[in-house]
Amino acid sequence: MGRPRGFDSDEALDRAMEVFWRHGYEGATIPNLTRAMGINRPSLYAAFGNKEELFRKALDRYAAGPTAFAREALAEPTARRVAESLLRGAVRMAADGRNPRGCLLVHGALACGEQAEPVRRELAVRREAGVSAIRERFERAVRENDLPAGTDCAGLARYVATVIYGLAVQAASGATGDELRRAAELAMRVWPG
Amino acid sequence: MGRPRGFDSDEALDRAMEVFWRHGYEGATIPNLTRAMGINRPSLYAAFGNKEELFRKALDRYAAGPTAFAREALAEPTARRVAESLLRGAVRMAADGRNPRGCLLVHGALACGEQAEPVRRELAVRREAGVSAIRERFERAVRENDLPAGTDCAGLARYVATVIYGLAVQAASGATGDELRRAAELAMRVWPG
DNA sequence: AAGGTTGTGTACCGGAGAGTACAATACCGT
DNA sequence: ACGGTATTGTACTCTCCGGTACACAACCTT
Repeated sequence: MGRPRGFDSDEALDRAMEVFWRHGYEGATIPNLTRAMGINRPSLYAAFGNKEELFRKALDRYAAGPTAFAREALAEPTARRVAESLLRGAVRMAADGRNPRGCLLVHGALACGEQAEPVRRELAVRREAGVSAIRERFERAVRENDLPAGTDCAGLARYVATVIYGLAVQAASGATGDELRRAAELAMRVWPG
Repeated sequence: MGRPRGFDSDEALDRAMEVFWRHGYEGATIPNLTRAMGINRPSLYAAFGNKEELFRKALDRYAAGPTAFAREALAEPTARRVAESLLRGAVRMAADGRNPRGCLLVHGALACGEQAEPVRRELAVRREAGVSAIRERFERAVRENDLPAGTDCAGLARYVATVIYGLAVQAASGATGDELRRAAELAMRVWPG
């Protein structure tokens, strides 16, 4: 009961995600957010708590939306195809004109003031979780004799993540989709075998 | 004539550089800066103009100091050694405990609010200048028959820069020096020949 | 139709940020 | 020693940020 909400919560969250993506956590102001979300201040606080909670919810939405390709990529049958899918997906997302350039996990708060420190740490944790997921997938590949025994799975996962996040930085510098694609293609030449 | 300055300008700039490096342009506050520089507000403005000018001067100092290795790397005799030196230098800098983690050109302002937009653009320009310098070095290598004719120098340069900046992100996530080193070593396996 | 409940709009608060006025201070040249 | 000059320290301004109080509006239940 009570007055019903005048906006769709998920749509508003998508808009918020985009603002954070484009301006980073600190660079995104509440007026920025409310304008993009089409709601006013008290509605934002009532629906999402505060700026930091809103950001975390936007992160979850980011994981479920623009970076859903990563989960699919990890399900590919071979390690090589996992890596290819990850890089291809990263390039496609970075080059997609509908999104802000780059990756929210990188642009959100690489460096920040004291206040945003919890957010920075959260992003670091999420990035590291990605590296771990890739490493575990490669370890499975070793067990399946898809990758040679003795492969440095941690190193390989770190390398793949390095290229992915590096591509996000390049996208932020204004590199074209084609340039990113060529760099990603080169990156795959590392592949053993 | 007049009262002499009570601090060394270059030393103060080094401290400012470190603060910007650690907290980014927006995250670094004037009180942060003055405290680290050991001077007070009006001295900062008198000596360096304003926050943005101070940042640009810190960038110049960054180019001359912590990233001086890049210039030396470009002077290596072969393209392969150029790439190796660049990656090795990037890892060494990122892992050096005396510095903040990562790279000022990346951490300074990947994404930001409206006010800092000129700074973000400046950083993007400087990063792209680095890519161009690497590309030109590789093009020279092709002319010298050091790299095979028809080599995609732009792609190769983009790739090397991608790895370097990706390493900066990894460092910000807390990756150890050893992890970075292994990733960089893998990255060199791309090398033709 | 009336009351309770929840969202909305305006207008506000405390605090922190960048930048500056002004008086006091320390040095130089004479 | 003394006056001119540039730096320093304190205290201030102005703006904008995140967050909230409070009155009003819209809906559901009975």
